[in-house]
Amino acid sequence: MIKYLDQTPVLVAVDCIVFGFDGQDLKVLLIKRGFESERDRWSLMGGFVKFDEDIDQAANRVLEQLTGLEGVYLEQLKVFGDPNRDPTERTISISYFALIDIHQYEKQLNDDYHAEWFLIKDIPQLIFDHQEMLNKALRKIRYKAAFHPILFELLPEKFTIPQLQYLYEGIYDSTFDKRNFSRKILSTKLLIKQLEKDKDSSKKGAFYYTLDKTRYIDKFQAFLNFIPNPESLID
Amino acid sequence: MIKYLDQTPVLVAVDCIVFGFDGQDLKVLLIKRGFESERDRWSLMGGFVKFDEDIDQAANRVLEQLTGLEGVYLEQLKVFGDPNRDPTERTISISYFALIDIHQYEKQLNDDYHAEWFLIKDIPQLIFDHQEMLNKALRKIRYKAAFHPILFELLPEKFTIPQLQYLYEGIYDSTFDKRNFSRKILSTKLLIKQLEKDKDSSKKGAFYYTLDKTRYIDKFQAFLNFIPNPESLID
DNA sequence: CCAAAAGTGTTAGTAGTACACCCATGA
DNA sequence: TCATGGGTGTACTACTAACACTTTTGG
Repeated sequence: MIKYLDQTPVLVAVDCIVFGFDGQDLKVLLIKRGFESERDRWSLMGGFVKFDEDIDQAANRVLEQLTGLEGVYLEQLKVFGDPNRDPTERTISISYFALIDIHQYEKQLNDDYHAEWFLIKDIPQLIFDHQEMLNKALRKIRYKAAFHPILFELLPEKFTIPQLQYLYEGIYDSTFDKRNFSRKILSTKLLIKQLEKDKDSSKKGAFYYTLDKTRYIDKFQAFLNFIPNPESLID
Repeated sequence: MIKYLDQTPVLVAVDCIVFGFDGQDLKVLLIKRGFESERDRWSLMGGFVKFDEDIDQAANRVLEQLTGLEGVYLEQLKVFGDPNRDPTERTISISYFALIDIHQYEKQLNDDYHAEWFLIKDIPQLIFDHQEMLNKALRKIRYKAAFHPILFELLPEKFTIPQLQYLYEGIYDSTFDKRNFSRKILSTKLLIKQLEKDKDSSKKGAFYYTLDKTRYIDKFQAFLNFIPNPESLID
């Protein structure tokens, strides 16, 4: 068996940036690192790729081991490969971002895994280049959500249009006209109106909608420009 | 010094997909692999990341060593990490794509480096998962070029609007109305009209234009939707 | 003088934006 | 009954798409 001689192997890690939306704010999930070096400092969900493991698999496994999350939206973001990014040992890291419905997992995450949600404006000091990864992920989400319906991944199965609008406004740190917003969203034909109303946030109540999964998959690439100036987005 | 114990390091490679446009067709640069295994089979420009080297650096170095290309547009694409992708040894590969002006390098590439240009429709059998990388890079270019002026990287410093249109038509395998195309392009204010004309492709001659570099940088994120249905694009 | 490609303007339709009032209900 | 948030329609503007003729000039 031929081998590549004279090549130095390096450690390969994956780091997952997990986003959630609590109905008010976009949040990021962090844990206290469980091993040396930098044990007990705040960190993204990270781990090493095993010898016999595909990279996407590794990301899913690490995420599951550290948070119990399975089958969530997970997308490869970028490789971070500065030779000095981890002073312990040369390690390159392949970053992924995940979008989840925060309420579906909130309790499990806190009780079983001691993971904690942080406001974007309120992130503690992170290890290595994790803050840079987070920034990159945020920009990517803003970019992608302008053309693809990924933000639905952050919402529960049933949601109202005002909730959805609130989410978009949070992501783009801006406000939209509710008449235009609702027309735009409904014109995608991606939403199915339910009979039931959410009465929590108003007296009149807002109708629940669910995602039309079939159309969601079909139309994933075809979505509307939600933001006034897509120019400002950086991939 | 703490080290990460019990973690298996793997080899990390970079592979560069180099695109060029000859005025007629989009082409891809390939070389015959210079080492075992798979020596002498057609391959993308690949090499291993050195122990002390940043990933982007590695991609630039490998590209330069194999083709002499320096300072060209080079963007990270995706990590390919199937454990069996390279049967020789577990290697993950970080793919990059480059866009260059084919004529500026054509001679050098053939004479000094024995690299060859291939039509997209006419790619020979490639090693490992290089065909998959190429497909991914093509989709990415189509996606990105719909919103960002990256295709100018494929043209010489001076080019005509019909040339540019021909390029876009090639990339999107479709045709555009020349009146609308020219209006759209000129409305970006990215082009500076020259006094000189290109008389090669017509008797009347077409005016040369150059890119306004300052505006190009400023407007890189703000470009027009060139294709009729961006839906069809997959990131 | 004619073939071949360059260059240019107008109109109609569509999509986006701005804007204000009524509705339902719990307290 | 009133305060709160939900829901809807219309007019204007801007962009996009469709379309045809004139210009230049080398052979």
